[in-house]
Amino acid sequence: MTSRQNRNHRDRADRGIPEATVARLPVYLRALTGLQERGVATVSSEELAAAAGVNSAKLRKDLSHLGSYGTRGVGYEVEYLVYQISRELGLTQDWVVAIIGVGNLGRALAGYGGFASRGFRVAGLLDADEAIVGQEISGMTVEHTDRLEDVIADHGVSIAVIATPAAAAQGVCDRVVAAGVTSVLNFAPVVLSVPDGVDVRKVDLSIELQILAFHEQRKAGGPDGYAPLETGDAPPGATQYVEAVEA
Amino acid sequence: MTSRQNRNHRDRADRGIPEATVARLPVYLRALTGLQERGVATVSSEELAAAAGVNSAKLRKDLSHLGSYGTRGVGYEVEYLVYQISRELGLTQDWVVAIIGVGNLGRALAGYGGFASRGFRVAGLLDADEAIVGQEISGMTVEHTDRLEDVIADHGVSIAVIATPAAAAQGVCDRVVAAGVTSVLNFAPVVLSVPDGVDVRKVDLSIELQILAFHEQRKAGGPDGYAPLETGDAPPGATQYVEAVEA
DNA sequence: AAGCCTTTGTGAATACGCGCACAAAGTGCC
DNA sequence: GGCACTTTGTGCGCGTATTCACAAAGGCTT
Repeated sequence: MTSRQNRNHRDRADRGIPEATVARLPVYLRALTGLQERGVATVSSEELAAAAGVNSAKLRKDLSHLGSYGTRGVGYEVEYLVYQISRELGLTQDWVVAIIGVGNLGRALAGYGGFASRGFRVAGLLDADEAIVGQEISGMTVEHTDRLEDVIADHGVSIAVIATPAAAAQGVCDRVVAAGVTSVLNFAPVVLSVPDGVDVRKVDLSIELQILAFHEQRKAGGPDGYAPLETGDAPPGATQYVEAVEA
Repeated sequence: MTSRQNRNHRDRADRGIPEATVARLPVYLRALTGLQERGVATVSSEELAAAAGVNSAKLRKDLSHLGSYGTRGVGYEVEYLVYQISRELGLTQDWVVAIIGVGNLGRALAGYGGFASRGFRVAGLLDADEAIVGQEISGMTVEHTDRLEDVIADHGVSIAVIATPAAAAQGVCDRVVAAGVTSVLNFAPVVLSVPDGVDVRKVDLSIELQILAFHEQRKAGGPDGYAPLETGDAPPGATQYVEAVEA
């Protein structure tokens, strides 16, 4: 993925949280808010790790990057940890989001509850199709992509969500970047190129299915009836990326 | 304890393709089909790597896991490579998919063209809501989740896509697994637990946004400006909120 | 207040992924 | 046929991620 500037050296005052850790923090956060709703006040790394589907040592190391927020012999205070993680992730402030491309997927995103509840405010829906412009979706009126720059400037959009067809994605991306947006979430099945300093994350539905198909094929006996080569072992690809918490 | 430690040692005779490589193969495949449509017959690792947005050495190493399919001094034959990657990913056969949960997202998935074009055939749409059951969506009639096991058996579903609300996801997952499905693509914001041998991949829209927010905050002066955790010992109640950066 | 028990935080070992750089291998020109 | 040029395939070193295992730290009981 298009990485930010390479921070070669990392001083000991280490503000640099490993990327892998950052990617897990939202998972912890969700598990914690779940516990919070159930009235749980404190939680051990073991319990939280189970809820998040990770190894407990990894969880502790991840949290240690934020600081020392646990109490030995007791665990972590749920509310406090929720606050610390939220703050580290930047969720204590609101982020203004624009969604470009209001097809099936864009519509689903516009109505997705998980955004608003985490401080992401959808401030604009835009589409190039005149038939869609003007429609009311999730309480918002779809605007024409001609107004893209205006919408970004007027609402202070800092994150652009691209849900256009593949062919349009790079063009839209160039425009939002030119308009000052430095974070892009891309659903279009293309590799976007962006200048340094701009973050792009990609979500690709068909890629996920293809990865599943790979493992499924392997379980079924390998490519074109090719027999699996690991002899007498457990299934090679069994639950590698998502841990089975318990059988 | 389950037998999971035996995926450690991995020989080269082993068909064990690194997970990171598997995740990139679909990207290469897409780039290649794009070239194919434009009539390109051969491509160098440098060109293909650029199209896929990766380092060329990485591309070559990835492809070397599949076998030696390039010609030194020339490059790779596009058509041949398309076939080899497709075959490795298991795309030379059809995969039968069921989508459970036909809300906004499920609807978008049902109509997503990227599935059918890669050999993924959606054989069933299911929902628990009586108001949705019976509706015609993308040429299919939504069935009631009561019929989940029947649909899986009748159509030979091998991949389940879960797009239900979070609360329903684990229950649905248990049922599809009990019905023999061993690959699950989960869009619900929960950590699913499954027995060994079942693969789960998760797509979480709000997590992606949260990761972007983290980096965005950092760009806005987070890491250098103030120190998020040096003085971060204020109790949760003490409203020590981060000032909103820029308008 | 001393000792026991629980749980954190982290050093150390291991595994993994990335990218440089180069020898090997093939093409095509002369 | 030989030579120069191009591009693959990979050995190697480096940094990151993961996991184990344990000492330090805090609470609780007696």
